[in-house]
Amino acid sequence: MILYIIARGCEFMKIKYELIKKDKNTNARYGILNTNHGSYETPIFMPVGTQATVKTLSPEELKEMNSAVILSNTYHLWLRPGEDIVEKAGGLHSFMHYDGPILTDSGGFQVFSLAKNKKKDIVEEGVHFKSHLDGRKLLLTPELSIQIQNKLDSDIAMSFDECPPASADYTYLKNSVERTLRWAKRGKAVHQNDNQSLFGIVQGGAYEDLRKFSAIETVKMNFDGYSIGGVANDGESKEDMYKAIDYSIPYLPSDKPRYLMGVGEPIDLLEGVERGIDMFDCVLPTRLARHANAFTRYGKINLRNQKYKEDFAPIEETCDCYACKHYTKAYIRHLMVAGETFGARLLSIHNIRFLIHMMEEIRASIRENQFLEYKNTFLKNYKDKKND
RNA sequence: GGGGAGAUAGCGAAGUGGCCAAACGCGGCAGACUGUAAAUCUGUUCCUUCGGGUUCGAUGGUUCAAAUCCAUCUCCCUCCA
Repeated sequence: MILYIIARGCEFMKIKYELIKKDKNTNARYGILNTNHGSYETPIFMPVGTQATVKTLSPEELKEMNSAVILSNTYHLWLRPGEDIVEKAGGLHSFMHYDGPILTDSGGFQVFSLAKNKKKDIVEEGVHFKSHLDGRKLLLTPELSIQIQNKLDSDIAMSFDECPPASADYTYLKNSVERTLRWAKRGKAVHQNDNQSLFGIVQGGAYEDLRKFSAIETVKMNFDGYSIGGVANDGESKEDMYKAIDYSIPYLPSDKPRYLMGVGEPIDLLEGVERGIDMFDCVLPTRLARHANAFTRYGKINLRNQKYKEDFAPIEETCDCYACKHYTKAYIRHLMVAGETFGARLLSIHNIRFLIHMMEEIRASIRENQFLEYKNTFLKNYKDKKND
């Protein structure tokens, strides 16, 4: 059963999280996230639309999948088309014709992946790096990131944090965490948009004391929500990801949403929810789609594989998505092999709907104190090499 | 009828005596992908019981050694009549 919450208009200026129910056996929690663009149940999965579009999909299609919040990106929109263009268009919602909530990432992840091998480019002021579009030298600072997000007018903005490499040692991480705290403070100081919420980001790798310190200090700044970052973007192990969550969650207030950044493998969604996460985002469903992979209850499948050549059944008989209602594996395989965009669209629809449907089931299970049963049943069916 | 050019792995195409089981591209097969520099990247692609075996239009020859040189044949393209 899906509980639909009617949007409450514009009475909210910032987002507001209501904790409705906490699971008896785990830290999993069910709540409502009230935004200026509607109210939504959590835990939630947020599809990624980096360049003001969830690749290959229209806003109407996202709605049909019961998608709520989507992500967009400060870095990309800053470089192209430029935040002033988006502002002139009336903000990101108007520009991209999406009337649901939008969260913008700060650009931290992009900038650090561009500056990855040059630590000297990360300075107190911000990060020096080269544009991936034309190579020109740029400087992104905590203030600039927030100012750009103000203009984009997303519902939720993210603080500009440092995404340290997975190989970073304790000393590096300690300095990095402290710098991220200073950056969070600087960004918050220039945040001007009363209709936009601002999240702080907890860092600290897989070190308990660093996560604790980062969480406590970030919470002191009183953000509208808290993210756990640095867990899934540089080859970090799952163990470290789970540790990072476990070490952070105890210090985050229960009346604010908790967002685990960049995580979207079904198994990780379950592990995250169990530990008390409310929000997830990930490029995986759309990227895997473009690479011909589909999520199923039994694990990922690669639709390019020859064995689907004459498979005239849908990806999943039980799936309610547009792709599964109307198309066969053989047809989608043909489209992917032929390089037709429609194949990537159908798989994106399926994969996003798969994760959103999974979150619907997770929410229902939490409400019924059945989360662990749900998780165990799911894992029993879902075969993943990385989980064996 | 006369002149010229050519035949290489599924396809296209390098290679013109040994380092060639044969570059490269395409196609095929598989893998990776977690706050999207990603409709991308990686591996593999004659057979094999992994020792080896059989290949470069066909046959015969030269040589220690031939996809590479010689002879004949077959097929294909092209120009002139």
